[in-house]
Amino acid sequence: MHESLTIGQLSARSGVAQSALRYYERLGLISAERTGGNQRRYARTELRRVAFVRISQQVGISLEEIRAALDSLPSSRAPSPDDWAALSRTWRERLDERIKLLGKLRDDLDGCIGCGCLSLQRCTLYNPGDTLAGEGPGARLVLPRRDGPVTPS
Amino acid sequence: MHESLTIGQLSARSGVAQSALRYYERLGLISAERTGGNQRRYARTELRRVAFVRISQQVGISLEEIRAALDSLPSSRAPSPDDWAALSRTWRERLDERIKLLGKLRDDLDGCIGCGCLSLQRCTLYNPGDTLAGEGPGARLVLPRRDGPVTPS
DNA sequence: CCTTGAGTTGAAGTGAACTTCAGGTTGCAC
DNA sequence: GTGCAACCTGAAGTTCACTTCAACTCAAGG
Repeated sequence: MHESLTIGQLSARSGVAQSALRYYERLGLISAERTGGNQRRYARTELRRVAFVRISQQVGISLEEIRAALDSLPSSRAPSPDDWAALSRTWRERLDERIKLLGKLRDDLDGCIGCGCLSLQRCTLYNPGDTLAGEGPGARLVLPRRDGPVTPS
Repeated sequence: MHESLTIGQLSARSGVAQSALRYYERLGLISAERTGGNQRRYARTELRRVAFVRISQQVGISLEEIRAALDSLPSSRAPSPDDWAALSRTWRERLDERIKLLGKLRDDLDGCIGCGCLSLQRCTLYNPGDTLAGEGPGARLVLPRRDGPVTPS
């Protein structure tokens, strides 16, 4: 019980639904050993991976990008705190960019509230050019969906 | 040519694809008169509505919520700048909240980079409780998708 | 009149991130 | 050894915000 976690335990501890965990596994974000009876047993280090995934999602990173980032972790040795720190640092920039963008939006919105214009031409508000374009459809919200540690059924 | 806009013109001026404009109409976000030959003719005021929609999306509001907001505009008289300003102000709070949340995420991320922990238990980072929970699946990214004034075909 | 570009429709497809479901298997406590 | 919660799988469904498609009509210039 100290060695590894069942999917139910990992779900409870991480607050991520079991179905999501299986989904993450299919995408190669996390992995698990199997028991003789084919049930998943997660190493405790997977908790950290799940945490990283959820945090990254809040930064606005897609699962595919997260997978790529996680792939850059050393696979030979167990990732050290420094490895995680380095990985997290790469999101820092994205987060800053996003915050700056929203700040600009707020300022512009204030300006527009002042004049009530909402003019597409004059406002810097509506300027599709300089956004860090989230490619294609399906880029996701910064906020996590609320699903909690549901153990359905 | 000064009275009303065709869908092509509205698309060009707003930077929103024609298909999206028709979609918005189905959702009740915008509306149009029709010519004898059943073609849409948009009043110039629709430009402002489209602007409001896109700006609101950047704030992270769903189309359904935007529709509800637009429905609160006076339908008898033409919406005044003040009406638009009031409407925009309601998003201000959301935007602030979102910015604050991301700021917190950044600070926490810095803290975690420091210690490399990414601990679900200790970090304030991973705290599903206090988010302004984007209900259900499908809440969307703050960033607009880049589609530009495409006039396909 | 004819062509051509712009417009129309409803239905179906897309992509991300999941969830749900049906039907079956495991693990553990009693 | 039996009962039952917890687990397994693949396939299909869901939501949002669109886009794409096919098949058609309209408007305007030559």
